[in-house]
Amino acid sequence: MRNSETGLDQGRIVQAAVRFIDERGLRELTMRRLGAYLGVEGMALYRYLPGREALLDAVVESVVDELYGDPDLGLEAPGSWVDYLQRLAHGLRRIALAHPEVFPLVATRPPAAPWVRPPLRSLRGIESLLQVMTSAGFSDEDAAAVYRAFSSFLLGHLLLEVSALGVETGPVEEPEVAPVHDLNAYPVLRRLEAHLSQDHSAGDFEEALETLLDRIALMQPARPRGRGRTVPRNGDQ
Amino acid sequence: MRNSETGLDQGRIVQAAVRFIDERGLRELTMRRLGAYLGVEGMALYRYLPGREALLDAVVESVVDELYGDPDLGLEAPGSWVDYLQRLAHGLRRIALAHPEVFPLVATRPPAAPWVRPPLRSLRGIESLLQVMTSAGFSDEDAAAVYRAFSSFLLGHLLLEVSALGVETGPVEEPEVAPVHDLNAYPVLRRLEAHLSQDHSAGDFEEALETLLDRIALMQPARPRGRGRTVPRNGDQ
DNA sequence: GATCGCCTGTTTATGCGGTAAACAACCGGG
DNA sequence: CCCGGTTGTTTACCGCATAAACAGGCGATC
Repeated sequence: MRNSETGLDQGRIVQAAVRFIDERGLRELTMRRLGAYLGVEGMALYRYLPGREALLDAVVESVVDELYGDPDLGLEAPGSWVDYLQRLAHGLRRIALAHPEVFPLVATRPPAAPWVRPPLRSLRGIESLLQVMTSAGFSDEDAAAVYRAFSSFLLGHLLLEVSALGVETGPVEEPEVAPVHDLNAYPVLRRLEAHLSQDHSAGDFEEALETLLDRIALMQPARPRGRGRTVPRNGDQ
Repeated sequence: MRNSETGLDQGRIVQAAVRFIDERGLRELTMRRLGAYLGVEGMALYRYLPGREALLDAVVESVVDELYGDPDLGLEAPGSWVDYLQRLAHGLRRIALAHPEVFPLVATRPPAAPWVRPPLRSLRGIESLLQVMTSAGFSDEDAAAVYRAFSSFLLGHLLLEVSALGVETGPVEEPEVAPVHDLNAYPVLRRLEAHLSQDHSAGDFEEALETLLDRIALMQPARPRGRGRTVPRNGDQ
């Protein structure tokens, strides 16, 4: 088959969609435009995808899967659960920052397993986290609680960080005559403008992550010797 | 003016939009449909709003403002900062749960003050939080940090909780032949299904909130009336 | 090698959505 | 009684998602 360079193909389309969103923003993405972006006629995409929604789902999945496809991350052979969660958090953060326009979709799209609460996509990811936690000696209940706490932590931080990013890079297309917003009505806000506009995301993220990990460590019953948090750093493998 | 019962009016429209979204979901909201919902002809809405985006902005603002309009909440006369943050968190949670379909908009819409990082809407809310924290003796920097931590906490928790809600209430319109998703490929997930699908949101929220508040309390240098290093180092300004 | 059917992308067509512009009905004041 | 303005309606346009009919080419079969 001559798919090597010329032909379409679901993977190619989804990849193009991700690049398209990264470059021109989610709201610019249109079946026709994505078609044009691929040198093809819009309707052609329907040969490979049932519709726009499916495309977006595939985009989310593709982006999330960057996590597990990346061998550098070593998610497949984590040292300890702390190590695992740290890699996971940093990995997802890297992805979120790499695709700020895509990331909100992850939080918005209806989940693959509706009964999982909180429902995120990527069953693979959930499975793997639960696997790691229970193997580390956490009870089923605690593992589920960790999943919940961890997802909500990541979602909150990354969504906010990404939304700030989107503002920096900015809607290029909006001149916005009056962003002056009557700041004088909000004195404290104005006084703290300098502090508030400063970007602490990386540090804040790190700190909150550490706090969460400490909190998780507290629930561990101490099954496989003390390999919980007390061990300062490094991973054994 | 006979606006009392018959006529349109921006407030009426926005309120209707909120109810509409609550009842039929965000994706169902259309200018024409909202018009019909109001017994009017779609285009009529443009007399009161510049366009759809503006409508959504107004919807977000309206919903967030429920917080500050509610005297029961006592946000205007809080006891202590802890008290304030608790009321704020619970109030926002109540709103989020009351309008699960609207809430994601709050997180998604471009912010009113782009330079505030993380950027939420409702300058009034930000101002008020900062006001409370600095009055309680927190440094400007710490107040800003509290704002950041608090927003990200709320955003994460509430988005997830609300998204779970949306799933329960469920897309009524989707038969979805095969939600069976090859669960057998994910053994741990399957084993923990019971734990994961259990709804711990209220408890989790409470617990995480308490943890956050404790963490914030740690950074407080001194009580407002107490002396000591209320001004640790500062300098500029 | 000629024929046939499928795989791929294209064309055409439908209905809906946002929104601009022209329009009509109604109102209260001269 | 007329008149300009306010409010809602009609008409119109264009872009979108998507269904359906279509065309060209390629590989398999005879």
